[in-house]
Amino acid sequence: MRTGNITLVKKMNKQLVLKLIREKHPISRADIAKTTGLNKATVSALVDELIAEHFVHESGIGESTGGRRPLMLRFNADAGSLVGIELGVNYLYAVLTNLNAEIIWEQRRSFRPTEGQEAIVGEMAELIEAAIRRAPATPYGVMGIGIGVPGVVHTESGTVVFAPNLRWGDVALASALQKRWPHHPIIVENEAKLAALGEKWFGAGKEFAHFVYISAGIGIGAGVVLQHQLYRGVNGLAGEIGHHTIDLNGIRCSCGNIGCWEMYASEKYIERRLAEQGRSEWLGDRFSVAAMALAAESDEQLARILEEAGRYLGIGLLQTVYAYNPEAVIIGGSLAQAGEHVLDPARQEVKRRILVKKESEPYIIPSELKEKSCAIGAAASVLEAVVLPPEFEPALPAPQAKQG
Amino acid sequence: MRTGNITLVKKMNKQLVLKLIREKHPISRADIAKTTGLNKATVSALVDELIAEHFVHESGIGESTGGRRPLMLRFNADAGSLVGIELGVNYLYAVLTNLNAEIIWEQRRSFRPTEGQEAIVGEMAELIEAAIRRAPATPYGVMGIGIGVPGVVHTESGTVVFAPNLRWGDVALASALQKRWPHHPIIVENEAKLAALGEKWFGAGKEFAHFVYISAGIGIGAGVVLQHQLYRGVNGLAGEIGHHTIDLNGIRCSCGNIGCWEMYASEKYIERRLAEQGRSEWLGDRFSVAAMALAAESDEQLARILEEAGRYLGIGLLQTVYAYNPEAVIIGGSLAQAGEHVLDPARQEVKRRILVKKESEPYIIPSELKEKSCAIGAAASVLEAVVLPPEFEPALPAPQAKQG
DNA sequence: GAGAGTTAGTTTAATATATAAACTAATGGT
DNA sequence: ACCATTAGTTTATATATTAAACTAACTCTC
Repeated sequence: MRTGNITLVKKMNKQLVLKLIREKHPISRADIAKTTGLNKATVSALVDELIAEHFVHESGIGESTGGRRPLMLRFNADAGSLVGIELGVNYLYAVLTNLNAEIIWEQRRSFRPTEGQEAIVGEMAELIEAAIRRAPATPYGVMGIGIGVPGVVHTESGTVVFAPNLRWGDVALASALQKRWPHHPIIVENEAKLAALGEKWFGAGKEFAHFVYISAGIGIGAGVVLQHQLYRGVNGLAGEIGHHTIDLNGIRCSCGNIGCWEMYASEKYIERRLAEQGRSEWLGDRFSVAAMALAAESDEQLARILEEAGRYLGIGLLQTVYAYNPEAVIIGGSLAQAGEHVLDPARQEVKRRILVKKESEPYIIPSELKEKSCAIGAAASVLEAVVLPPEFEPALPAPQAKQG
Repeated sequence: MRTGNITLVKKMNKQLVLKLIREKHPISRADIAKTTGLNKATVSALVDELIAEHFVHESGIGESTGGRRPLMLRFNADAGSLVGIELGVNYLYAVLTNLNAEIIWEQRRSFRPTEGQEAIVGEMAELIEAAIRRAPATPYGVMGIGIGVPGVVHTESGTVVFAPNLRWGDVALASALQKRWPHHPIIVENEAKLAALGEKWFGAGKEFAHFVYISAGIGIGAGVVLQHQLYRGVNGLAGEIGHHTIDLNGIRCSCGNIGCWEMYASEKYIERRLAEQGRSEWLGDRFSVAAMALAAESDEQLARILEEAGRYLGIGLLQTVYAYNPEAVIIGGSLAQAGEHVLDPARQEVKRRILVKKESEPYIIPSELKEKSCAIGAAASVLEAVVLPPEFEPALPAPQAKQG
């Protein structure tokens, strides 16, 4: 039960000030007081503490607006480092970043999809080891390790509950790694959810309170951000909307169900259509949505396939609108490499089918962090867990009473 | 921007104490201190204020547990009254309740679906007038008026944006009524969303932090409660999941789209099947899901139709699980009158198709408030807006760091 | 049935924090 | 040179929670 007490108030205000500095720096104490409504004295006290904690530093003197010149404050992105790992179906991608998610070091490794679970965890540990070795000397050092996996995760225990494409079930990933790094916070989370966090903190989601990140690659996953917070549901299943049925009498999905969205708006669909149309030169090792998008400029058949996938994408996006009614939908994953070839038909399909007029249509925009969304999001999850918790976001607005 | 200050802390704690008393009464000051963690002195001070405000009263002396006997506290449901209105497609239903949603007075009126918008609003005003006249003498009197409408609503302005079955578009309902009752808060909200609020406060949703209320009647609407709060999305479109496409090549829906869920798991489906199978004796004025459910006990064909609708209901519920991953789904609306005839096949369908094992399956349970969900929810919306705002609910849990 | 121990609730003093107002510092404009 | 203005600090005050001491009322046991 969250009881209020005076230290809670201080925590809230300190977080508020730190977030404002991070977003609006360089900014003066006086500006912070004005925009937050906090008293100047309060702001000064909080800023002094943040400076002592190395999260903020004074960066020089700003321009006068008719009086004394302000001391400008900046977020200290070099207070510590973050490690982010993306576990793909056949690769590992690791980044080491500062607190602005600026990449200091990165490495990508492939593995055979047939490799065993222990071997993969071992390779992941090596990457983490390598990342930590590269970490620069900072006040806090490496503040934690975030790991994105393509499956359903139990975050409290850091367990991968079910990752069909890896053929993993109930793998206690965090525990395994925690043995080696007992003093580092380790976060294990679904790949799309972390990518959503990445876009929220450092990408296309910065401006939105409610948005959905769609990871359209081999399958479709989603990360749902509501009221500036990642929404997981009771078991972390929220956002598994790739398995929404869109065609009752359609194609069987690997999940056992029939007509799942991800059979129509993912790589799987494109591959199927390429095969059907005898375009096997694009299949296997040579499969690349990015290359297809280029070739589609002068290849009507390829353009058509991408457009179809885009239409199907739009049909599913409509459901996203009805379910979450977000301000924006951010499209990531390999399908996003096709750019407007899929985004434009998707937008048209939403516009054509939507129940109520324009204002309800979300912005449908491409990911900004591209193939780095997940790894950067993994790093961001550490930032959020350790430095900038979202717990004091204002609550959802209650049903409004109109009153005279 | 929500800045913390000392009065905020007090508000939070006072709300917490009031909510606890409401839920757990009779309860002593000492118990409140124990369960909330607040200091006994703090609790006493807050309770004294709540008593002075008539929201709480001492209800006598409890049993000793080995020492001084406690003074028991109770929520004072008679501090004021609430008016709740349900606007149906061809009827109006009004309730006057106390703060426990106990009905003091109620009235139901039918109108021709052809009646004009002004006439309907006029009838609604008459009902409100009648309700207010019946309100007992209480400290606060009638605390506000809640109105549920079958359509999309802009709550800030109290405008009905789009109500297809009423053929309303952009009706400034709150403003119209506000002229007559300038000093009463008036809340206009979607019918399913209010019903969800009703179940949350007084029905099957009491125990759940995350649940979805499904209103399956002529069409399908939903009210989504996440983290104890109604989720509306940016334009109040969140929960319009009746228009999720489940059959790409299916039947055209009144919304213009094809294969919407509500064409398969609502009255519309049952009527279509009855017609197809030549069972027109159940159509028109004699249509009644409740009566059909009774007859289905000895009529295989009717039982089959209900079962089919239940299966389709389940297919859509699966999407609800993937979208929101709630603890429970509460089924209301006329379809719920068929009870286990539809709920059981719906549960089976979810179980059969779901991606990950048991724990992710929500409870699928019938509404407790039945046909009163919406009107009671409308009353509850006033309670929530005026007396017990949800704004201090603890934030969603952030991605958890497992740490040594 | 008296006293010890226990639980309920109040009073009092201490503490933490935000705020308002007064103050110092620094600057631009006239 | 001086005044008005803006930035930031210091000081005094108000509000709320808390811990601890206290009063009240009860049960249990010998």
